[in-house]
Amino acid sequence: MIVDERRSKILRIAEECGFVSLQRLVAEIDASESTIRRDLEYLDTIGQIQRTRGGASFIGDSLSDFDSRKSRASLEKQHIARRTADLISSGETVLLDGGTTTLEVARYLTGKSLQILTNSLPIASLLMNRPEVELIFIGGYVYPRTGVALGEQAVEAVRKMHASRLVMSTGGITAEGLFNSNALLVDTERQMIRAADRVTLVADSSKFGQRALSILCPLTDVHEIVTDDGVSDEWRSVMESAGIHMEVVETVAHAARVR
Amino acid sequence: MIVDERRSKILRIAEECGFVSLQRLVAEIDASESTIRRDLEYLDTIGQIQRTRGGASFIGDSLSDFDSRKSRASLEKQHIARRTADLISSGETVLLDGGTTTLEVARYLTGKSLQILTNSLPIASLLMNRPEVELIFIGGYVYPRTGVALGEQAVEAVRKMHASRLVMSTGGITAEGLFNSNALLVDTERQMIRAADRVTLVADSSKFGQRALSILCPLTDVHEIVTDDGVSDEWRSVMESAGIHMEVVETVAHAARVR
DNA sequence: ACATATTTTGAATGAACATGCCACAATTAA
DNA sequence: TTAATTGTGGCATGTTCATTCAAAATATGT
Repeated sequence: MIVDERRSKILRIAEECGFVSLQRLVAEIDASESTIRRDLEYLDTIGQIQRTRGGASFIGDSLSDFDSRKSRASLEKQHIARRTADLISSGETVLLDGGTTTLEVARYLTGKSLQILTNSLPIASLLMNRPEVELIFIGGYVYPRTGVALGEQAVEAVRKMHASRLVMSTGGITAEGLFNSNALLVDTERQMIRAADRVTLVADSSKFGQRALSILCPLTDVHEIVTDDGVSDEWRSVMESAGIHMEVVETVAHAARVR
Repeated sequence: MIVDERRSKILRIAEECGFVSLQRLVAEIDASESTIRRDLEYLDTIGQIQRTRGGASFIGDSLSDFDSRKSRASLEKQHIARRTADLISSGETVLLDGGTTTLEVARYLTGKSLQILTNSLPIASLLMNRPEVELIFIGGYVYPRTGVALGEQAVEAVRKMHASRLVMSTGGITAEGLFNSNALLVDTERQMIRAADRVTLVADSSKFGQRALSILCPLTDVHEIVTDDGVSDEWRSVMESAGIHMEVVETVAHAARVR
């Protein structure tokens, strides 16, 4: 067998699971153990694989890694996030609330020079290394799991801030207004609403009609809602009659086009 | 089974709940108890878990894959960090400065119920999911790359805080005091020193004799220094005559024992 | 085509490493 | 205290590794 042919075969096998044992390669390839060893050594020096005892692990975007990266947020949330990011233009000062959807928004904010204010640790970690964004973190008591800073300190910090836009998420929306389950969270978000000129709500269609423990704000505080096309026409007209601009992204069409 | 495969399996299991008993690992993995013990010992030396009696707790980063886990911070820093963590007892309120060594300290703070105040995004992200620590983040302008919050907001936030201990790093130490290169950083750290009852400095031995742009504080502000045994006797006596307790960890002996 | 270098390959060797087992020390619980 | 659990170190055994060497394949020069 040709040398390169054998080596690319090794790479193919290694790529499958991200790791191969030397024994498996010997079994699958018609060459002696010594030869495979030498091949592995070579592939290691040119950086294609990483040699380990008893085998080698594949370097680069292996399939399993790629899959796990893809499955982060639901498709709707990603579409909503992308549209929301499109609404934001360079030079803005954006207040970013915590939440999975807002985190997605942060992902899509590439290439725009922005000033970002946030109380979400995951968002801050994500934007930390982007030179084009000036990041200001809102400190406070960090709520476990979600990683958002809340409490009096956070409220105080927000009080001294001003932003051109707030991108926030919510627990539920009804005609009465927005809801959220956590009292501390509500306090912080209320202050955020006061600090921003324009309030953009990101919420997938399942949130409409949902209530939660504490009411956050009336609908009149919200300027626009970005949601997916699962939202009913009734809710749409309720929102629009409250003076809210509805930005609806098509998820089914998008999904069909992607596959 | 291949060595690395088994070890990464152990890490996966450990990561799930933050802690695994040795017995559970023996039950779930097809290897003898001795082997698992040795694996735990290895994973402990590379700083991914912390060995405890009857099991181990996970202290690595959740994101990285096994190969990149092998090389993290230098061994000296890990030893310094471990010793520093040992100095901290349950119930304390600890102010944690930014920096690679302090990040390592945070990793080793397992099982202690603490209140942690920090301005470092990496540290906060690490401690976010630890239910036993109450985390308070110090907000402000997030300095790129390092991910520490600085500026007037940070200084203001620290001014209102009080901690039983500050664990801080530095750019350099001479008889004149501590140095750091960044003016913003110095402002924040000065305020941190004021806010804490006891100042613990973590610094590997290469920092002694180093100067940097701005002086941070005199030696009298520091209560104890944790460093490695590369520090010369001269520096040691200089520090001790300034009333500083020197905590010196042995790195060479440790390293020799591992190999 | 032939003889001669060069490279590649496969097998063999001892060293290094990993493993499982056991005895015994240390620690914890009763 | 005793009993039970967990940790430590030694040792025999099996694997894996790096090195070496000769045979085979390939390339090169005449």
